[in-house]
Amino acid sequence: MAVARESLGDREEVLLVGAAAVEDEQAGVGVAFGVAVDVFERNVGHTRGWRARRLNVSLVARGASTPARQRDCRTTGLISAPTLRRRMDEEVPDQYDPQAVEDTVSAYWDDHDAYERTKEAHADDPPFFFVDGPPYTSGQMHLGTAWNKTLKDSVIRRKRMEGHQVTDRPGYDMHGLPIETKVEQELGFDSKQEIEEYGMEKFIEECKRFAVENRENMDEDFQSIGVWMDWEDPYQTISPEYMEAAWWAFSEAHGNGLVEQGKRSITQCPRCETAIAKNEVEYHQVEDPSIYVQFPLADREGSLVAWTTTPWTVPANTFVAVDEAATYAKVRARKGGEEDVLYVATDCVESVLEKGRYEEYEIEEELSGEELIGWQYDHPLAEEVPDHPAFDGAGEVYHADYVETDRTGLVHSAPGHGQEDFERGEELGLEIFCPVGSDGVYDERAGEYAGQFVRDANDDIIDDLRENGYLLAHESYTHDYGQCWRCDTDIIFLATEQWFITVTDVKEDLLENMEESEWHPPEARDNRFRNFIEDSPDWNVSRQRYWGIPIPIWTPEDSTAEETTEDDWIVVGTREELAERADQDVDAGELDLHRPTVDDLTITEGETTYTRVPDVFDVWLDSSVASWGTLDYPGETEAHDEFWPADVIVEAHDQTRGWFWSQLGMGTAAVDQIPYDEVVMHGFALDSDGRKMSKSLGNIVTPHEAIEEVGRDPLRAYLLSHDQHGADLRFEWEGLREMQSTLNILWNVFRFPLPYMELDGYDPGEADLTDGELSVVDEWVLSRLQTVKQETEDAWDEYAVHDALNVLLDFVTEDVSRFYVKAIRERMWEESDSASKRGAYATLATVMDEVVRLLAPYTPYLADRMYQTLDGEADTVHMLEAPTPDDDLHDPELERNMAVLREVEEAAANARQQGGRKLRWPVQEVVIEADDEAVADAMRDLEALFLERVNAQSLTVTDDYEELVEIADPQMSVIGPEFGGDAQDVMAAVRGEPREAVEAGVEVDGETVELTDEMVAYETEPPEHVSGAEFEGGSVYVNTELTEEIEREGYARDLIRRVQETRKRLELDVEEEIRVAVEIDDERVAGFFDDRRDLVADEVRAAEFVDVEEIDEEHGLVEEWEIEGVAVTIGVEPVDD
RNA sequence: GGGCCAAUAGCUCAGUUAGGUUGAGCGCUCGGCUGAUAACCGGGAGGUCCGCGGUUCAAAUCCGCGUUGGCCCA
Repeated sequence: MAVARESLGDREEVLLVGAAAVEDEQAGVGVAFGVAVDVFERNVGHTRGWRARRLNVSLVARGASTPARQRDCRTTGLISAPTLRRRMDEEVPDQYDPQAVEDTVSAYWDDHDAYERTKEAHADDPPFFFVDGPPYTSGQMHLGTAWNKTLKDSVIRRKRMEGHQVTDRPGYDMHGLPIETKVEQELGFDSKQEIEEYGMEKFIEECKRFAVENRENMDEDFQSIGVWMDWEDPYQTISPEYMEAAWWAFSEAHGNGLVEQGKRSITQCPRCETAIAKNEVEYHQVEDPSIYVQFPLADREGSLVAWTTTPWTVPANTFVAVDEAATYAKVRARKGGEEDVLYVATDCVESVLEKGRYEEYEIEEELSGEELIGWQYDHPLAEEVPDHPAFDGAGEVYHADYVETDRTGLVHSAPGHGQEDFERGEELGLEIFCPVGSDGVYDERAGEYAGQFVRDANDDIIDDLRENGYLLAHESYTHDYGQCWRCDTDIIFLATEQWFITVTDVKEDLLENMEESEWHPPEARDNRFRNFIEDSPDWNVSRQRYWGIPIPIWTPEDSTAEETTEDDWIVVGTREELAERADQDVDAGELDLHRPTVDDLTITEGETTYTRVPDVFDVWLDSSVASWGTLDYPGETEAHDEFWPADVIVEAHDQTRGWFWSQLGMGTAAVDQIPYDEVVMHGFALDSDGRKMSKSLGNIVTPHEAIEEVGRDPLRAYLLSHDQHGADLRFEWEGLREMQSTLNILWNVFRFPLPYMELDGYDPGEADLTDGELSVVDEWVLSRLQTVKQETEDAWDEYAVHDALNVLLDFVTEDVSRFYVKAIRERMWEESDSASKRGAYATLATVMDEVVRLLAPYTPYLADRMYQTLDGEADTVHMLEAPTPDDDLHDPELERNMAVLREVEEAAANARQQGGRKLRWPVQEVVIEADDEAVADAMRDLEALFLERVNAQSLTVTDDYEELVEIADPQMSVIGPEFGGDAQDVMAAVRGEPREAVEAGVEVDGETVELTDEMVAYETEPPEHVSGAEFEGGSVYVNTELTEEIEREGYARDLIRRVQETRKRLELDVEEEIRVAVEIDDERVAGFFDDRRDLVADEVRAAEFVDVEEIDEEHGLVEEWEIEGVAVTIGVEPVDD
């Protein structure tokens, strides 16, 4: 035997190298060589000093492959057994250290291609089509996106384990105005003009660079929380294949007659010079003018009064709206010697006249709104705006639903601007007049105001109205007004030429298709989603911008929108089609579909040359085609035919009106189908007060911070333990730490049996429940395991991911750690091989194996770490199948009985505490008074286990505990009047006496007093030395009276405990022998100890007992203790060899 | 301003589908255990079930009106 010693800084390793001859039962005699490595590791600065750990035994005893022979090897004292697979080549530390686990496992996954192996393992399974909702590439992962991707990852992992080939292509949304504005900021641009000057192509290149850089950062972010998706090949909305998917869908929608060009009032950002989506509008308080404008009546005296906060829309005034059902007043009013006749709603008369500072007024007449309809008026800016709407039907009063009788009851309506005005104007067949360009500047038709930015023209318009005598009042008004979310410019409403998918034409189909999807939670579909579909307007898909998918419409050159119809457009569906039809020489495979490349392509058919509409798609259209875009359809058809539609999509509730909607809209328009079968709709991550995380509130918690604090697995488990069906998550640091400590309990359960298994050469990966003896707790925990599997399976079926996790964690902490492990500890300590120990090993190994597999989708690092130590047969736990319930091991009755036992045990502990008897001291008897047979049966069945757990010598189960004593409680309200001056004495004589004594008659002043039933109430109490406690289903009574036998046992146990404590303080090895000195300051107790010396010696590995003086305090320790009030001195020192 | 959702112990959440004495975990506190030990177990305290009104023998639960917060839309 050779010994090598090597110093490694603050670590010192001692290598014991030896060889042992081992008999090979099957192949005759062989020789096994082995290496046992013990590492003595000095933890610098650690109070415990030197500490022995056993490391890396996997090299040991190669050739000694059966447990029996491994045991032989061990007994030679040279080498230990190679039982535990140590693929990760790491010891199992005392404390769960998430960072260490995650680093080890990450490296392991890389080295072993764990992800690829996992996918290969399920390559032939039935398909499961998951579609990733693409995050926008404008920033980094925040807590909400981390939650989203973690949930998706857990679903993907679980579906694989359930036996599916799961698509896992992540996606990114990479086009759109947000990126354009970021790039504009980088380049210091302020308008579209500057972009044109800089060059569209270069600008688009910059946008692409920006998007790709962000994507790469986000790739890393998502991988850093253990998301196993195909990061080598994400779908990107900027790829030609993906853009083609959008073209294809749009052309299908066109084929279905659902594409339309038309004027619509849209929300326009005058700076970005494009329409922006409603959900891109943010609202902030602004101060606007508030003016009351008079519209002079053409055929009668007086004027209509209307209120507006947008004077700049007055040039485009086309009609005035009233509520036909409301009542209006004709008011004659005077101020400064002048007289006006005004029409306003009756309800508004007072306030309007006050605003106009009229001195006096009278109501001359009341009319219904209906009577006003058809009245003509003159435009109040007729001179300033010569081209004002004066066509047939303009300058007239109409009814409109949007009128409310709050300001004046009449509404200035400009269909060229306001959305409601526009819709009503269309209905009325009025021409749409909008003298404003996309940059918010008036054009020639605005007359005097031409060339001014609309909001800047407000003052001039107000002045002109005043001069014309049509300004009744002018104030200011603070209200919420929309701004562009990227550049904060106030939006304006304009009627412009846009392209639409007319989803309103297929509303019924949308609703029907919606019904085909199953939502978690279901209410989200039936309330919020349905409402939105019912109210949704046509989808404006055009944007007058650069960084987007070009709209694939070619229209006849030099013709205006009014001159063409649907039949005159060419809508191109694929790159190939474009290559075929384009006038230019184009290679479909090489073609980048972005602007400006496609802008230059023309199509000539017959005599007509067609040019492309310069717009790009609304970025919401991009992601709406993700379900086939992710499969590269229509370029590739095979995957689409196999997978489509999506089995499930997973997003937060903001996507109800986002991606959940856009996919339904596009799916219905293009193929009349909803692109997904199931939806998991989760919530938002809020701060601990339930407020949204935002820069301005300074309450942002990043996933990175959380990982620094507790690690990735605890963060993931924390996020997934909360309701995943629509509810928001309040982020709490405390809760996060709690999750870490819960996982630490699991870690403790995991590592607890390892040293014993290792000593015994037991391989948990080969656990066999039929080898060894199963006790009732083994059977119970195995049955609980079946229940847990069933419950988690049911939860997963509903995507109740959180329920499955919580059921599992409860099982681990409540059942396995707090009950099962406690119950089997002593079996683990047995030194020799036994059927009972093997049964416990097999049970715990089975439980851990399945727990680890159930947990794998949630905490992938931790699960693989444990798997590799416990089994390690497969490359990774994630390629394995999810465990399923086994009816043979399921025993619901045993579970019920054990639940009773645990209730009773808890009550017994309570009773013990009341009786002042700690668990270490046995009790003579426990009596259970059961309310029903089920409880009694359960306790009789589990008697042995119960006695062991409550440390009792006997158990009695009864339905009536006769030893209870009834104690008298004198009723003074009755005794007082009856006995007068003697009442106090009677009370004293009665109080606390048992019923028999009272009923026999009590003695007061030498006389026997008879008491009636009314005078005394009785309470039952346990007899002396017995304390009771109740549980659901009965009461438990514990007799804590001492006997000599119990005292012997109790003192011995207390001594043992303290010696063990001392051993621990000395940091002695578990197997190290000691000398023990005990001095007891009480003869009787010393006698008890003498009777139990052998027991104590055995339990603490004492080689001999010595006097306290003989303990060498250099190596040993002498301390004073107190046991049940008796002073005891205990000394311990290791036996030197 | 409108639609949808939420509010229960100091904190995180069950319980609301079908009205019948509000529960758990964490934290606090007192105790126990001690070859899982920087772990673990038990007892206890702790509640205006957001507020007001209604239906009902009975409401955390059903209805109405509010308050606060979230998402979406104006």
